Amino acid sequence: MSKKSPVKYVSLKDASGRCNVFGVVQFCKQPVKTKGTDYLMTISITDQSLAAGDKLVCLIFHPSLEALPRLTAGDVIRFHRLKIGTFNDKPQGEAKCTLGCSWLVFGADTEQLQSSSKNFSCTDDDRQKKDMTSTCKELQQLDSSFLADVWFYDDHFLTYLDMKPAQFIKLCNLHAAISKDPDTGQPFTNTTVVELVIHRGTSYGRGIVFLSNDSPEVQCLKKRMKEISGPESTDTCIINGSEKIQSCGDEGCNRTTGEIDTNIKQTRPSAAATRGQGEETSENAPRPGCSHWDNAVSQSSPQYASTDQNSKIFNNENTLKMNSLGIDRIHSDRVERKEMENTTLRQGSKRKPMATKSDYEQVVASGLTTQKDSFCRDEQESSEILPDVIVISSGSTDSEKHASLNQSNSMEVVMAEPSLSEYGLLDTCNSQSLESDSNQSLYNESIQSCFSLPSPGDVCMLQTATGHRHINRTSLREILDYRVPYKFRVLAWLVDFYPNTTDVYDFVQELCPRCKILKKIGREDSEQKKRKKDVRVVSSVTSLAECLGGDFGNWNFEVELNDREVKLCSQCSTEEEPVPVELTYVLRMVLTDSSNCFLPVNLWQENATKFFNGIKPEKALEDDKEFQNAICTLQDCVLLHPSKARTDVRPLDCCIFSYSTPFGTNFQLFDTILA
DNA sequence: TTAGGGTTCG
Repeated sequence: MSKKSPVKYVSLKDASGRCNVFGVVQFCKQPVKTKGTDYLMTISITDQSLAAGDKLVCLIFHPSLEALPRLTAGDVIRFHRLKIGTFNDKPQGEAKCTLGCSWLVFGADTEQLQSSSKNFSCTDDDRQKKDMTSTCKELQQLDSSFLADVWFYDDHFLTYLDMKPAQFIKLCNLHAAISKDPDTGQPFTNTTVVELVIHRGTSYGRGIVFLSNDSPEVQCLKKRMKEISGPESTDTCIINGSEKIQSCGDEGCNRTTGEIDTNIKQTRPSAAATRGQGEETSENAPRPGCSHWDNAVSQSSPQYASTDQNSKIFNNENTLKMNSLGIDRIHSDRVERKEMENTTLRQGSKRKPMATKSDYEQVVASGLTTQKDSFCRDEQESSEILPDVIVISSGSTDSEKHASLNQSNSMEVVMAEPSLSEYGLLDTCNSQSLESDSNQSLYNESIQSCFSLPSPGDVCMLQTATGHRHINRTSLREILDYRVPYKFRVLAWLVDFYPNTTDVYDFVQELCPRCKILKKIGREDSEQKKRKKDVRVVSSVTSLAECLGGDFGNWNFEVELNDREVKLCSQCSTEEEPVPVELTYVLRMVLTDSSNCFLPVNLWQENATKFFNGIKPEKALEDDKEFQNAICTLQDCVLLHPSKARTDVRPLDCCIFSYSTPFGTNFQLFDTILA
């Protein structure tokens, strides 16, 4: 009797005609009764030969429902004599016992095999199974080495609010896609970011399901996690693949709430993206699921996500409150990267002296138009705060900076960390009520809550940074320590803003784009201009000189340009080149976050217009209805208002860039919209 | 024969 030749298997990539294959079950649909004689089960399988996400769809037919395999994702299935056809120009497997096809299932969680026939061989298949399951495991390990953010939209956000730390959930129809640059529509070139999204609605079974700890799915998941993590899994958890933190034992954890571990090791680039490399153990640090996890991760030093070409990272933010993983900052390509000469800001907040109460009041009150002279200090005072900062846009040339200096168009920026009591006096408009006993407890509560991590409900932001969702957030404290210039994304609360009025004329000023002179405009001036009839009509800026002929005596001459009044800068305009001034919003905000820092940020020109939902200052002056709505929204975001419960105030998801000036570092908001 | 992992895109 001749020995049976071994069964030859082909990879799924090479599967064609009738062949024998192994595959890891990726998806399986419940069997359905066809209009014909059979039941149909649709599955997709994959193996190492296929790229991530690729699969072979297989249809398993059988007249008996019970005779179909019971599959779950992760099982390994072996097909003999699988017929490979095509459907929609894609290969498709067809398994019909009537055509001689047979299948054998190796369950991921059971040693018991399922087979379409009573007589089946398994000797060689065992090795194949081993290979397959190890491949499957490898894939699982790859995925498990990251903590990933998940974005919940619309109705799913309400479900998200009910989530509790350490709760097991099932995300149905989670959409994974490579994030694309909203400007170009193309994937980011420096860093490939996968975003995980539960889109709105419930089509395709989309949703979040809460699982009980003793449910079979959770038991299975725990078992898999244990397998993947190895024998250490009982007392360690993997953070970003580079850190292992000793468990606090969850239920048996003896750490007290609020106890903060600051020893979590900071890992510089590449390590964060290198799985299983350079593990660091932090004694006593909690693990996810423990009530102390949030505090611990919020206070830990950041890791830096790899920005190597083609490296793959998952975005980590506050969505699941595990934002310890990485800071991936946007490098400013508009501003030359250089170290700041004046290192006051970068010396770290601990080395900076506290600001005084009056300092801080003036930070808020000074505004962008504060003249240098009006806020000068003697030498002793100056040594305790940062020097004056002149407002220069990042695109300014040296000569422009010089011109700006000569115009004394300076402003005051104080980078400070006031104590709580000092902080309490920030709200100058409500100083009386702040001092009252009835409001004190609420006020103190607000103070305390602003130094803790946001609760899930709080991370729903009314304001959102646009187009930079893939950028991990940075704390304000870290911003102060980082080199200049740089861009950051932050989650912060609005402490106050200036001007603290609702009058659009307080927000809009004339700005010369050349010398950066800002000039307030009065309501009366504006109305007078409207009535002014003695204007000349020209068609473009370049034709202004021509229009004006030899009359250069008054460069503040106002002309009408495309039905709009134009005013020329008297300092910068020349015969050859008139420089019209432009209208801009000018405002300043003071932000704070859980890192216990306060950061004044400025806003003007296009960034300010964008912030106000694209309402141009010209339009706001004409009809300020929309602008008033925006200001109301802004007022609603002010953190420290005694009349507000903490939950009323939403943080701002905003983008900030830093830049050097001759006197220090300044910050501006960009790509942030007041929603 | 039957029916057929594809869609959401903030």
